[in-house]
Amino acid sequence: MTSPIPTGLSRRELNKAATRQAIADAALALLRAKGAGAFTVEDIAEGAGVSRRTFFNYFPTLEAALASVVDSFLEHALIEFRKRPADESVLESARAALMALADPMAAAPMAELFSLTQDNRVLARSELEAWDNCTSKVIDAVRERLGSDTDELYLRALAGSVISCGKAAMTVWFEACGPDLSPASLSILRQQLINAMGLLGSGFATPANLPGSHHATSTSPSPERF
Amino acid sequence: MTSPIPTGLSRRELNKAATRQAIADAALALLRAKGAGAFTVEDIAEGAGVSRRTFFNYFPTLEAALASVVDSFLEHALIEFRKRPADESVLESARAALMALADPMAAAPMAELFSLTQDNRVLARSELEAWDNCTSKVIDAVRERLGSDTDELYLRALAGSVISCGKAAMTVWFEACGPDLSPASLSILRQQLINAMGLLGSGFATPANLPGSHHATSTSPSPERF
DNA sequence: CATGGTATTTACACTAAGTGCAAGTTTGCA
DNA sequence: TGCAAACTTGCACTTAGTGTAAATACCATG
Repeated sequence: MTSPIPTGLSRRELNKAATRQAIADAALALLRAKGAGAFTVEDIAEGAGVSRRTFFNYFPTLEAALASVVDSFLEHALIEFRKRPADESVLESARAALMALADPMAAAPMAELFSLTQDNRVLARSELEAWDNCTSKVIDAVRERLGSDTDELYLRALAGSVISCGKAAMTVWFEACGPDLSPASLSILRQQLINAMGLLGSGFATPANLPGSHHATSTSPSPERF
Repeated sequence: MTSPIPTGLSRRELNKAATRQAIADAALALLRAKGAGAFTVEDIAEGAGVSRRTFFNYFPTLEAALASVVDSFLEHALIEFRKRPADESVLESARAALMALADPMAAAPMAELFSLTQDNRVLARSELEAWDNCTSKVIDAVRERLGSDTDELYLRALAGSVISCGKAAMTVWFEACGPDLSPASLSILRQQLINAMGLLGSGFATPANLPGSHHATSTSPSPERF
Protein backbone atom coordinates (compact mmCIF):
# COMPACT_ATOMS: atom_id res chain seq x y z
CA MET A 1 0.00 0.00 0.00
CA THR A 2 1.32 3.35 -0.98
CA SER A 3 0.80 6.01 1.59
CA PRO A 4 -1.37 8.83 0.23
CA ILE A 5 0.99 11.42 1.66
CA PRO A 6 4.64 10.91 0.81
CA THR A 7 5.78 11.53 4.35
CA GLY A 8 9.05 10.09 5.56
CA LEU A 9 7.35 8.82 8.69
CA SER A 10 6.24 5.26 9.26
CA ARG A 11 2.79 4.46 10.46
CA ARG A 12 4.23 3.67 13.87
CA GLU A 13 5.72 7.10 14.14
CA LEU A 14 2.49 8.69 12.98
CA ASN A 15 0.51 6.74 15.53
CA LYS A 16 2.85 7.76 18.29
CA ALA A 17 2.67 11.39 17.33
CA ALA A 18 -1.11 11.20 17.17
CA THR A 19 -1.34 9.54 20.57
CA ARG A 20 0.99 12.08 22.09
CA GLN A 21 -1.07 14.89 20.66
CA ALA A 22 -4.31 13.30 21.81
CA ILE A 23 -3.00 13.10 25.34
CA ALA A 24 -1.79 16.70 25.33
CA ASP A 25 -5.12 17.83 23.91
CA ALA A 26 -7.09 15.90 26.48
CA ALA A 27 -4.96 17.41 29.24
CA LEU A 28 -5.54 20.92 27.97
CA ALA A 29 -9.25 20.29 27.58
CA LEU A 30 -9.46 19.15 31.18
CA LEU A 31 -7.49 22.14 32.33
CA ARG A 32 -10.00 24.34 30.56
CA ALA A 33 -12.98 22.45 31.91
CA LYS A 34 -11.98 21.85 35.50
CA GLY A 35 -9.10 24.17 36.29
CA ALA A 36 -5.59 23.47 37.51
CA GLY A 37 -5.13 20.65 39.96
CA ALA A 38 -8.68 19.42 39.69
CA PHE A 39 -8.15 16.35 37.53
CA THR A 40 -5.97 13.28 37.50
CA VAL A 41 -3.79 11.39 35.07
CA GLU A 42 -6.52 8.82 34.89
CA ASP A 43 -8.93 11.50 33.68
CA ILE A 44 -6.52 12.57 30.97
CA ALA A 45 -5.94 9.00 29.85
CA GLU A 46 -9.64 8.41 29.64
CA GLY A 47 -10.10 11.60 27.66
CA ALA A 48 -7.44 10.55 25.22
CA GLY A 49 -8.86 7.05 24.89
CA VAL A 50 -5.78 5.43 26.29
CA SER A 51 -4.82 3.54 29.42
CA ARG A 52 -3.31 5.21 32.43
CA ARG A 53 -0.15 3.23 31.91
CA THR A 54 0.17 4.45 28.36
CA PHE A 55 -0.04 8.01 29.54
CA PHE A 56 3.12 7.42 31.50
CA ASN A 57 4.76 5.93 28.44
CA TYR A 58 4.45 9.32 26.82
CA PHE A 59 4.84 11.79 29.65
CA PRO A 60 6.70 11.39 32.92
CA THR A 61 4.23 13.51 34.86
CA LEU A 62 0.85 15.13 34.47
CA GLU A 63 2.41 18.57 34.29
CA ALA A 64 4.72 17.49 31.51
CA ALA A 65 1.71 16.79 29.34
CA LEU A 66 0.56 20.35 29.80
CA ALA A 67 4.03 21.78 29.44
CA SER A 68 4.26 20.16 26.02
CA VAL A 69 2.29 23.19 24.90
CA VAL A 70 5.20 25.36 25.97
CA ASP A 71 7.58 22.94 24.33
CA SER A 72 6.07 23.19 20.91
CA PHE A 73 5.67 26.93 21.29
CA LEU A 74 9.37 27.32 21.93
CA GLU A 75 10.30 24.73 19.34
CA HIS A 76 8.58 26.97 16.86
CA ALA A 77 10.90 29.84 17.66
CA LEU A 78 13.92 27.61 17.58
CA ILE A 79 13.16 26.50 14.05
CA GLU A 80 12.98 30.13 12.98
CA PHE A 81 16.27 30.80 14.66
CA ARG A 82 18.00 28.07 12.73
CA LYS A 83 16.63 29.48 9.49
CA ARG A 84 18.41 32.80 9.94
CA PRO A 85 21.56 33.57 7.95
CA ALA A 86 24.68 32.44 9.79
CA ASP A 87 26.47 35.76 9.46
CA GLU A 88 23.73 37.65 11.24
CA SER A 89 24.35 38.64 14.85
CA VAL A 90 22.92 36.21 17.36
CA LEU A 91 20.78 38.83 19.01
CA GLU A 92 19.33 39.91 15.70
CA SER A 93 18.53 36.31 14.84
CA ALA A 94 16.95 35.84 18.22
CA ARG A 95 14.85 38.94 17.73
CA ALA A 96 13.67 37.66 14.37
CA ALA A 97 12.96 34.20 15.73
CA LEU A 98 10.96 35.54 18.63
CA MET A 99 8.75 37.43 16.18
CA ALA A 100 7.38 34.06 15.20
CA LEU A 101 5.91 33.78 18.69
CA ALA A 102 3.70 36.79 18.16
CA ASP A 103 1.57 34.80 15.75
CA PRO A 104 -2.01 33.94 16.71
CA MET A 105 -1.60 30.27 15.84
CA ALA A 106 1.53 29.89 17.93
CA ALA A 107 0.58 32.13 20.80
CA ALA A 108 -2.96 30.93 21.38
CA PRO A 109 -2.28 27.71 23.29
CA MET A 110 0.54 29.36 25.18
CA ALA A 111 -1.56 32.30 26.23
CA GLU A 112 -4.32 30.00 27.30
CA LEU A 113 -1.94 27.93 29.37
CA PHE A 114 -0.63 31.12 30.94
CA SER A 115 -4.07 32.25 31.92
CA LEU A 116 -5.09 28.87 33.25
CA THR A 117 -2.04 28.27 35.38
CA GLN A 118 -1.38 31.66 36.89
CA ASP A 119 -1.38 30.38 40.44
CA ASN A 120 -0.26 26.79 40.18
CA ARG A 121 3.12 26.05 41.71
CA VAL A 122 3.53 22.50 40.48
CA LEU A 123 2.65 23.38 36.95
CA ALA A 124 4.93 26.39 37.00
CA ARG A 125 7.80 24.04 37.71
CA SER A 126 7.21 22.15 34.50
CA GLU A 127 7.03 25.38 32.59
CA LEU A 128 10.37 26.39 34.01
CA GLU A 129 11.71 23.09 32.82
CA ALA A 130 10.43 23.76 29.32
CA TRP A 131 12.14 27.13 29.17
CA ASP A 132 15.32 25.60 30.50
CA ASN A 133 15.09 22.89 27.92
CA CYS A 134 14.82 25.52 25.26
CA THR A 135 17.88 27.26 26.62
CA SER A 136 19.89 24.10 26.08
CA LYS A 137 18.68 23.90 22.53
CA VAL A 138 19.58 27.53 21.92
CA ILE A 139 23.04 26.84 23.28
CA ASP A 140 23.42 24.04 20.76
CA ALA A 141 22.11 26.15 17.91
CA VAL A 142 24.41 29.04 18.71
CA ARG A 143 27.40 26.77 19.12
CA GLU A 144 26.58 25.27 15.75
CA ARG A 145 26.63 28.70 14.24
CA LEU A 146 29.67 30.19 15.94
CA GLY A 147 31.83 27.10 15.88
CA SER A 148 32.48 24.43 18.47
CA ASP A 149 35.44 26.33 19.88
CA THR A 150 33.24 29.15 21.10
CA ASP A 151 33.74 30.07 24.71
CA GLU A 152 31.35 28.04 26.82
CA LEU A 153 30.61 30.91 29.18
CA TYR A 154 29.74 33.16 26.27
CA LEU A 155 27.37 30.54 24.89
CA ARG A 156 25.56 29.79 28.11
CA ALA A 157 25.36 33.39 29.30
CA LEU A 158 24.07 34.57 25.96
CA ALA A 159 21.53 31.81 25.49
CA GLY A 160 20.31 32.13 29.06
CA SER A 161 19.94 35.87 28.75
CA VAL A 162 18.10 35.68 25.46
CA ILE A 163 15.63 33.21 26.89
CA SER A 164 15.23 35.23 30.07
CA CYS A 165 14.47 38.32 28.06
CA GLY A 166 12.01 36.49 25.86
CA LYS A 167 10.32 35.18 28.95
CA ALA A 168 10.27 38.64 30.51
CA ALA A 169 8.63 40.07 27.40
CA MET A 170 5.99 37.34 27.41
CA THR A 171 5.29 37.85 31.09
CA VAL A 172 4.97 41.60 30.87
CA TRP A 173 2.82 41.30 27.78
CA PHE A 174 0.53 38.81 29.42
CA GLU A 175 0.18 40.88 32.56
CA ALA A 176 -0.79 43.87 30.46
CA CYS A 177 -3.01 42.20 27.89
CA GLY A 178 -4.15 38.91 29.37
CA PRO A 179 -5.11 36.20 26.91
CA ASP A 180 -6.08 38.78 24.32
CA LEU A 181 -4.82 37.73 20.88
CA SER A 182 -6.06 40.64 18.84
CA PRO A 183 -3.71 42.22 16.31
CA ALA A 184 -3.24 45.17 18.63
CA SER A 185 -2.29 42.95 21.52
CA LEU A 186 0.10 40.87 19.43
CA SER A 187 1.68 44.03 18.18
CA ILE A 188 2.41 44.97 21.78
CA LEU A 189 3.95 41.56 22.31
CA ARG A 190 6.15 42.06 19.28
CA GLN A 191 7.24 45.42 20.58
CA GLN A 192 8.03 43.99 24.00
CA LEU A 193 10.16 41.29 22.42
CA ILE A 194 12.00 43.86 20.34
CA ASN A 195 12.51 46.07 23.37
CA ALA A 196 13.79 43.17 25.43
CA MET A 197 16.35 42.23 22.80
CA GLY A 198 17.29 45.88 22.52
CA LEU A 199 17.95 46.10 26.24
CA LEU A 200 20.09 43.02 26.04
CA GLY A 201 22.04 44.34 23.08
CA SER A 202 22.75 47.63 24.76
CA GLY A 203 23.92 46.04 27.99
CA PHE A 204 20.92 47.43 29.88
CA ALA A 205 22.62 50.78 29.74
CA THR A 206 19.45 52.81 29.37
CA PRO A 207 17.91 53.76 32.67
CA ALA A 208 14.40 52.87 31.70
CA ASN A 209 12.75 55.23 34.12
CA LEU A 210 14.11 58.22 32.25
CA PRO A 211 11.67 60.29 30.19
CA GLY A 212 13.15 59.41 26.75
CA SER A 213 12.13 55.84 26.12
CA HIS A 214 9.77 56.52 23.22
CA HIS A 215 8.64 52.91 23.04
CA ALA A 216 5.15 51.69 22.52
CA THR A 217 5.17 50.93 26.21
CA SER A 218 2.84 53.62 27.41
CA THR A 219 0.82 50.64 28.54
CA SER A 220 3.18 49.76 31.37
CA PRO A 221 1.69 51.87 34.14
CA SER A 222 -1.71 50.64 33.12
CA PRO A 223 -3.85 50.34 36.23
CA GLU A 224 -6.24 47.82 34.77
CA ARG A 225 -5.36 44.25 35.45
CA PHE A 226 -7.21 42.56 32.61
CA MET B 1 16.85 30.53 83.42
CA THR B 2 17.72 33.45 81.24
CA SER B 3 18.68 32.54 77.75
CA PRO B 4 22.46 32.59 77.32
CA ILE B 5 22.20 34.35 73.99
CA PRO B 6 20.10 37.50 73.97
CA THR B 7 18.36 36.65 70.72
CA GLY B 8 15.08 38.21 69.84
CA LEU B 9 13.68 34.86 68.85
CA SER B 10 11.32 32.83 70.96
CA ARG B 11 12.05 29.25 71.76
CA ARG B 12 9.32 28.26 69.33
CA GLU B 13 11.00 30.05 66.50
CA LEU B 14 14.36 28.59 67.43
CA ASN B 15 12.90 25.11 67.49
CA LYS B 16 11.33 25.57 64.10
CA ALA B 17 14.57 26.78 62.58
CA ALA B 18 16.45 23.92 64.17
CA THR B 19 13.96 21.36 62.91
CA ARG B 20 14.07 22.79 59.44
CA GLN B 21 17.83 22.65 59.43
CA ALA B 22 17.84 19.13 60.83
CA ILE B 23 15.60 17.98 58.02
CA ALA B 24 17.70 19.65 55.37
CA ASP B 25 20.85 18.18 56.89
CA ALA B 26 19.38 14.71 57.05
CA ALA B 27 18.33 14.99 53.42
CA LEU B 28 21.80 16.04 52.34
CA ALA B 29 23.39 13.29 54.41
CA LEU B 30 21.18 10.71 52.72
CA LEU B 31 22.00 12.14 49.33
CA ARG B 32 25.66 11.74 50.14
CA ALA B 33 25.23 8.24 51.51
CA LYS B 34 22.83 6.71 49.04
CA GLY B 35 22.80 8.89 45.96
CA ALA B 36 19.97 10.73 44.24
CA GLY B 37 16.61 9.05 44.11
CA ALA B 38 17.60 6.21 46.41
CA PHE B 39 15.84 7.30 49.58
CA THR B 40 12.40 8.37 50.67
CA VAL B 41 10.83 11.14 52.68
CA GLU B 42 10.37 8.62 55.45
CA ASP B 43 14.11 8.04 55.52
CA ILE B 44 14.76 11.75 55.82
CA ALA B 45 12.20 12.15 58.57
CA GLU B 46 13.74 9.29 60.50
CA GLY B 47 17.19 10.78 60.04
CA ALA B 48 15.98 14.10 61.36
CA GLY B 49 14.18 12.48 64.29
CA VAL B 50 10.82 13.66 63.18
CA SER B 51 7.62 12.16 61.84
CA ARG B 52 6.93 11.83 58.15
CA ARG B 53 4.02 14.21 58.50
CA THR B 54 6.22 16.84 60.09
CA PHE B 55 8.56 16.68 57.15
CA PHE B 56 5.69 17.82 54.97
CA ASN B 57 4.92 20.61 57.38
CA TYR B 58 8.32 22.05 56.53
CA PHE B 59 8.88 21.16 52.89
CA PRO B 60 6.30 20.53 50.17
CA THR B 61 8.40 17.88 48.47
CA LEU B 62 11.51 15.83 49.02
CA GLU B 63 13.40 17.85 46.43
CA ALA B 64 12.51 21.10 48.12
CA ALA B 65 14.39 19.96 51.21
CA LEU B 66 17.52 19.52 49.11
CA ALA B 67 16.95 22.68 47.13
CA SER B 68 16.95 24.62 50.38
CA VAL B 69 20.71 24.43 50.00
CA VAL B 70 20.41 26.41 46.79
CA ASP B 71 18.00 28.77 48.47
CA SER B 72 20.32 29.77 51.25
CA PHE B 73 23.20 29.99 48.80
CA LEU B 74 21.32 32.48 46.68
CA GLU B 75 19.90 34.25 49.69
CA HIS B 76 23.46 34.96 50.65
CA ALA B 77 24.13 36.80 47.40
CA LEU B 78 20.88 38.69 47.66
CA ILE B 79 21.81 40.08 51.06
CA GLU B 80 25.08 41.33 49.59
CA PHE B 81 23.21 42.92 46.74
CA ARG B 82 20.99 44.88 49.09
CA LYS B 83 24.04 46.14 50.94
CA ARG B 84 25.44 47.88 47.86
CA PRO B 85 25.13 51.66 47.50
CA ALA B 86 21.97 52.64 45.71
CA ASP B 87 23.67 54.88 43.19
CA GLU B 88 25.85 52.08 41.87
CA SER B 89 24.87 50.50 38.57
CA VAL B 90 22.78 47.37 38.95
CA LEU B 91 25.25 45.27 37.02
CA GLU B 92 28.12 46.43 39.18
CA SER B 93 26.14 45.65 42.32
CA ALA B 94 25.29 42.24 40.93
CA ARG B 95 28.92 41.58 40.16
CA ALA B 96 29.90 42.51 43.70
CA ALA B 97 27.10 40.44 45.21
CA LEU B 98 28.03 37.39 43.19
CA MET B 99 31.55 37.60 44.54
CA ALA B 100 30.10 36.48 47.83
CA LEU B 101 29.29 33.17 46.22
CA ALA B 102 32.94 32.41 45.58
CA ASP B 103 33.47 31.88 49.27
CA PRO B 104 34.31 28.40 50.56
CA MET B 105 31.66 28.51 53.26
CA ALA B 106 28.92 29.52 50.87
CA ALA B 107 29.98 27.46 47.89
CA ALA B 108 30.70 24.17 49.62
CA PRO B 109 27.15 22.85 50.05
CA MET B 110 26.18 24.17 46.66
CA ALA B 111 29.10 22.50 44.92
CA GLU B 112 28.37 19.28 46.69
CA LEU B 113 24.74 19.40 45.65
CA PHE B 114 25.84 20.08 42.10
CA SER B 115 28.10 17.09 42.03
CA LEU B 116 25.53 14.79 43.62
CA THR B 117 22.64 15.72 41.38
CA GLN B 118 24.26 16.02 37.99
CA ASP B 119 21.96 13.47 36.38
CA ASN B 120 18.74 13.79 38.31
CA ARG B 121 15.97 15.51 36.45
CA VAL B 122 13.42 15.63 39.25
CA LEU B 123 15.90 17.32 41.50
CA ALA B 124 17.00 19.64 38.73
CA ARG B 125 13.45 20.91 38.59
CA SER B 126 13.60 22.06 42.18
CA GLU B 127 16.90 23.75 41.53
CA LEU B 128 15.36 25.61 38.64
CA GLU B 129 12.63 26.71 40.97
CA ALA B 130 15.19 28.02 43.45
CA TRP B 131 16.91 30.09 40.77
CA ASP B 132 13.57 31.37 39.57
CA ASN B 133 12.65 32.25 43.08
CA CYS B 134 15.83 34.22 43.39
CA THR B 135 15.02 36.04 40.17
CA SER B 136 11.79 37.27 41.71
CA LYS B 137 13.65 38.52 44.73
CA VAL B 138 16.17 40.30 42.54
CA ILE B 139 13.31 41.95 40.69
CA ASP B 140 11.98 43.22 43.99
CA ALA B 141 15.37 44.42 45.13
CA VAL B 142 16.05 46.25 41.88
CA ARG B 143 12.61 47.80 41.86
CA GLU B 144 13.19 48.98 45.38
CA ARG B 145 16.38 50.63 44.26
CA LEU B 146 15.25 52.20 40.99
CA GLY B 147 11.80 53.23 42.11
CA SER B 148 8.44 51.59 41.74
CA ASP B 149 7.78 53.34 38.45
CA THR B 150 10.60 51.50 36.71
CA ASP B 151 9.60 49.80 33.50
CA GLU B 152 8.51 46.28 34.27
CA LEU B 153 10.15 44.85 31.18
CA TYR B 154 13.45 46.45 32.10
CA LEU B 155 13.25 44.98 35.59
CA ARG B 156 12.36 41.47 34.56
CA ALA B 157 14.72 41.29 31.62
CA LEU B 158 17.60 42.63 33.66
CA ALA B 159 17.02 40.43 36.69
CA GLY B 160 16.50 37.36 34.55
CA SER B 161 19.65 38.02 32.58
CA VAL B 162 21.74 38.62 35.65
CA ILE B 163 20.60 35.37 37.18
CA SER B 164 21.10 33.51 33.91
CA CYS B 165 24.62 34.79 33.67
CA GLY B 166 25.39 33.92 37.26
CA LYS B 167 24.06 30.45 36.63
CA ALA B 168 26.09 30.15 33.45
CA ALA B 169 29.23 31.12 35.31
CA MET B 170 28.53 28.55 38.03
CA THR B 171 27.86 25.85 35.48
CA VAL B 172 30.96 26.50 33.44
CA TRP B 173 33.05 26.71 36.57
CA PHE B 174 31.70 23.45 37.89
CA GLU B 175 32.21 21.68 34.61
CA ALA B 176 35.81 22.83 34.56
CA CYS B 177 36.72 22.37 38.21
CA GLY B 178 34.22 19.94 39.69
CA PRO B 179 33.64 20.20 43.42
CA ASP B 180 37.12 21.59 43.96
CA LEU B 181 37.02 24.45 46.46
CA SER B 182 40.69 25.36 46.54
CA PRO B 183 41.62 29.05 46.38
CA ALA B 184 42.75 28.55 42.78
CA SER B 185 39.42 27.03 41.80
CA LEU B 186 37.41 29.71 43.58
CA SER B 187 39.49 32.34 41.87
CA ILE B 188 38.41 30.85 38.56
CA LEU B 189 34.80 31.00 39.68
CA ARG B 190 35.22 34.64 40.60
CA GLN B 191 36.70 35.36 37.20
CA GLN B 192 33.86 33.56 35.44
CA LEU B 193 31.32 35.60 37.37
CA ILE B 194 33.14 38.81 36.48
CA ASN B 195 33.35 37.78 32.84
CA ALA B 196 29.69 36.90 32.72
CA MET B 197 28.66 40.26 34.09
CA GLY B 198 31.07 41.89 31.65
CA LEU B 199 29.44 40.13 28.74
CA LEU B 200 26.06 41.26 29.93
CA GLY B 201 27.18 44.82 30.38
CA SER B 202 28.68 44.98 26.92
CA GLY B 203 25.62 43.56 25.22
CA PHE B 204 27.48 40.38 24.26
CA ALA B 205 29.23 42.41 21.62
CA THR B 206 32.55 40.63 21.91
CA PRO B 207 32.96 37.86 19.38
CA ALA B 208 34.01 35.26 21.91
CA ASN B 209 35.74 32.95 19.50
CA LEU B 210 38.62 35.36 19.22
CA PRO B 211 42.04 33.95 20.09
CA GLY B 212 43.04 35.14 23.57
CA SER B 213 39.59 34.90 25.13
CA HIS B 214 40.91 36.32 28.38
CA HIS B 215 38.26 38.97 28.35
CA ALA B 216 38.39 40.20 31.90
CA THR B 217 38.21 43.59 30.29
CA SER B 218 35.83 45.56 28.13
CA THR B 219 33.31 45.85 30.91
CA SER B 220 32.55 49.53 31.33
CA PRO B 221 31.82 50.95 27.89
CA SER B 222 28.53 49.98 26.40
CA PRO B 223 28.69 50.06 22.61
CA GLU B 224 25.20 50.56 21.30
CA ARG B 225 25.12 47.46 19.23
CA PHE B 226 21.44 47.48 18.41
C1' DC C 1 3.62 27.24 90.04
C1' DA C 2 -0.82 26.27 88.23
C1' DT C 3 -3.85 27.09 84.20
C1' DG C 4 -5.62 27.85 80.02
C1' DG C 5 -4.85 29.35 75.12
C1' DT C 6 -2.18 28.66 71.03
C1' DA C 7 1.25 26.61 68.09
C1' DT C 8 3.37 22.37 66.74
C1' DT C 9 3.82 17.39 66.28
C1' DT C 10 2.07 13.10 65.50
C1' DA C 11 -0.76 8.96 64.03
C1' DC C 12 -3.93 7.40 60.85
C1' DA C 13 -6.40 7.02 56.70
C1' DC C 14 -6.91 8.07 52.12
C1' DT C 15 -6.15 9.48 47.05
C1' DA C 16 -3.18 9.60 43.39
C1' DA C 17 1.60 9.48 41.22
C1' DG C 18 4.82 6.76 39.17
C1' DT C 19 7.14 2.09 38.07
C1' DG C 20 8.12 -2.89 37.01
C1' DC C 21 6.50 -6.78 34.80
C1' DA C 22 4.30 -9.99 31.85
C1' DA C 23 0.85 -10.89 28.67
C1' DG C 24 -1.71 -9.13 24.70
C1' DT C 25 -1.90 -6.41 20.28
C1' DT C 26 -0.20 -3.90 16.29
C1' DT C 27 3.24 -2.84 12.87
C1' DG C 28 7.34 -3.57 9.86
C1' DC C 29 9.68 -6.58 7.02
C1' DA C 30 11.48 -10.63 4.63
C1' DT D 1 2.25 -15.28 5.51
C1' DG D 2 4.59 -15.36 9.47
C1' DC D 3 8.04 -13.74 12.65
C1' DA D 4 10.41 -10.11 15.39
C1' DA D 5 10.17 -5.79 17.30
C1' DA D 6 7.53 -2.01 19.03
C1' DC D 7 3.63 -0.59 21.44
C1' DT D 8 -0.36 -1.06 24.73
C1' DT D 9 -2.56 -2.70 28.65
C1' DG D 10 -3.79 -4.58 33.32
C1' DC D 11 -2.13 -5.53 37.71
C1' DA D 12 0.41 -5.05 41.76
C1' DC D 13 3.21 -2.35 44.41
C1' DT D 14 5.80 1.57 46.70
C1' DT D 15 5.84 6.26 47.73
C1' DA D 16 4.14 11.20 47.62
C1' DG D 17 1.26 14.34 49.49
C1' DT D 18 -3.00 15.90 52.24
C1' DG D 19 -6.94 16.18 55.66
C1' DT D 20 -8.19 15.51 60.30
C1' DA D 21 -8.20 15.07 65.03
C1' DA D 22 -5.83 13.87 69.14
C1' DA D 23 -1.63 14.65 71.85
C1' DT D 24 2.18 17.43 73.21
C1' DA D 25 5.10 21.63 73.84
C1' DC D 26 5.35 26.54 74.48
C1' DC D 27 3.89 31.03 76.43
C1' DA D 28 1.29 34.16 78.92
C1' DT D 29 -1.33 35.08 82.61
C1' DG D 30 -2.69 35.44 87.85
